[in-house]
Amino acid sequence: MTAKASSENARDIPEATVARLPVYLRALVTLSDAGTGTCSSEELAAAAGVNSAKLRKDLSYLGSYGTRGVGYDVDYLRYQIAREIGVTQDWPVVIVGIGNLGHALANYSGFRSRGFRVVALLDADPERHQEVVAGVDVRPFDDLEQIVSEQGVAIGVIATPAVAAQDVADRMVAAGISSILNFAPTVLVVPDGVDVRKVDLSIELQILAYHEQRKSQFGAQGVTA
Amino acid sequence: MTAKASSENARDIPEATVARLPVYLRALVTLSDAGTGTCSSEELAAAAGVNSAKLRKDLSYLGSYGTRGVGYDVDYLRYQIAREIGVTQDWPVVIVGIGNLGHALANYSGFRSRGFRVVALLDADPERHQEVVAGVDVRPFDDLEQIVSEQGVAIGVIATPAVAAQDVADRMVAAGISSILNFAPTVLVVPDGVDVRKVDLSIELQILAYHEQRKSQFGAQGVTA
DNA sequence: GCCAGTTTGTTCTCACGTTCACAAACTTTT
DNA sequence: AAAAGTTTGTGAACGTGAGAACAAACTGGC
Ligand SMILES: NC(=O)c1ccc[n+]([C@@H]2O[C@H](COP(=O)([O-])OP(=O)(O)OC[C@H]3O[C@@H](n4cnc5c(N)ncnc54)[C@H](O)[C@@H]3O)[C@@H](O)[C@H]2O)c1
Ligand SMILES: NC(=O)c1ccc[n+]([C@@H]2O[C@H](COP(=O)([O-])OP(=O)(O)OC[C@H]3O[C@@H](n4cnc5c(N)ncnc54)[C@H](O)[C@@H]3O)[C@@H](O)[C@H]2O)c1
Repeated sequence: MTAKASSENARDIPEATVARLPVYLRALVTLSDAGTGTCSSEELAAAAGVNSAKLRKDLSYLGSYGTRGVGYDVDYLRYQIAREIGVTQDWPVVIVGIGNLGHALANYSGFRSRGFRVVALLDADPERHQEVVAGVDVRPFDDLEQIVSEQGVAIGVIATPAVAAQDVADRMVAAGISSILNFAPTVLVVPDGVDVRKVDLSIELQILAYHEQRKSQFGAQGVTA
Repeated sequence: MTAKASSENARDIPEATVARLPVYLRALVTLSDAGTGTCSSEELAAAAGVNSAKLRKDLSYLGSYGTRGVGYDVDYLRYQIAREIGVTQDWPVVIVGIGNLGHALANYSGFRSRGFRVVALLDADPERHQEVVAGVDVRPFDDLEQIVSEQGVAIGVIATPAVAAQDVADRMVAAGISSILNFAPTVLVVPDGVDVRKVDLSIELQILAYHEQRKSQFGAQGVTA
């Protein structure tokens, strides 16, 4: 959706593959926790919910980390994917807009275990500044620049109302943030070199509604294919 | 991601287009609220953050709703897209798992204005059953079947921990739900004819991290293309 | 050491999605 | 009424992605 392909990178991985690597990583963590030492592409593909040929092709972009006739070493592959994604160390993250959604995000423990550390919670509303969420103080939005430069933050999350989102994004970019995850239902305009990904619940539901509507047409025939 | 293409439908719209229609709809609502009566494909494309050729091709799958030399009537096109998506009437929705995230979702007002109505909040934990969130009672998970059949619910949202998600999905499907929005970080297995869409925050962040890592390599060159 | 069985890595083909470019269809000006 | 200017809808070219199929590379039994 974002991520302009740069010109001449050593191995550059297709965007569709990049989007699946985290799914494989999650599946490998589950397998590892279950004590599985080795798995075939078929098993891992089933755990990740994809076709095994697609999985093998995806992994081939990273290198040859499997053994023919045997499969993949779970922990070794897990490390290689984590390294490729860049989550062998934690990324500092700031969340802006500590309302309903911001609270849920701040309280989410899955962050930490997957390579991210929430270093700051920012909100424009002074009434929120007394609060501590999941052990982190809610601070004034104006502290953004200081926090970003002091902590070397590259990733920002926007959970403010839609009207504020573009302003927040502009300030983030000016402060040095170059990757943004946007929950506000609005299109963000950012300079080249800055990546934006959006999560829009309403859009997801509307896509489901579209297909649901089609199912109910044509009697009970539905989607059988 | 889901949505197997059925065999022989009158006009069936490419999946990539379906995913963008809600974005166009959102942009049209904004334009309409701002009092704009007519807009060109160029303007609408800018508001939606896409290429204008892509927009025109997407709209052409719905029919010929524009006028050459003039553009599109904002309210007319808005209605046509809403009708195509199926959000001219409200869809009843149940949310299962009223924890951190479930609370945020239940409190989200954007639902209502975009074609959805939260008719029930369900949780397995008896301690939650006294609670009222956004005017809706939190009820026992076992009420699922009754609510689904009484209210004709087709869409369910899963916001439980990952370990419970597959069980919840199975119960939903058995109860008659055929579209699921899953926030739990796990792969759901469902029968044909049931659509699943997933929202995974950690995956989104990991995709950003991958690109971020690449930017910091190669000195200050970065993604300039 | 050889043979049978297993599983990866990769090639090839087809389907899908994006973008360009332009004729067709409209409005406005002269 | 014709010419000039806009803007849509779409055909055609290009690029990316998915999946089948298979040779290459390994293991284990004999
Ligand atoms: N709640 C959900 O489940 C949900 C679902 C989908 C999308 N969203 C979107 O996520 C965003 C947040 O939703 P919410 O329900 O948490 O809203 P909210 O109103 O509860 O919280 C918004 C917070 O942002 C703060 N804020 C406002 N302007 C700001 C600014 N300029 N700088 C910093 N902080 C600012 C407010 O003080 C408030 O605390 C909205 O855009 C909403 O559309 C929410
Ligand atoms: N909080 C976030 O911002 C966030 C972000 C990304 C993903 N998620 C995912 O969303 C899910 C919910 O997260 P959360 O932070 O709200 O968790 P939570 O623990 O706060 O809430 C989970 C709720 O589900 C209920 N529940 C458990 N088992 C159930 C069952 N079988 N049937 C019905 N209800 C059941 C629990 O009683 C609890 O109320 C998790 O899978 C999490 O990984 C959350």
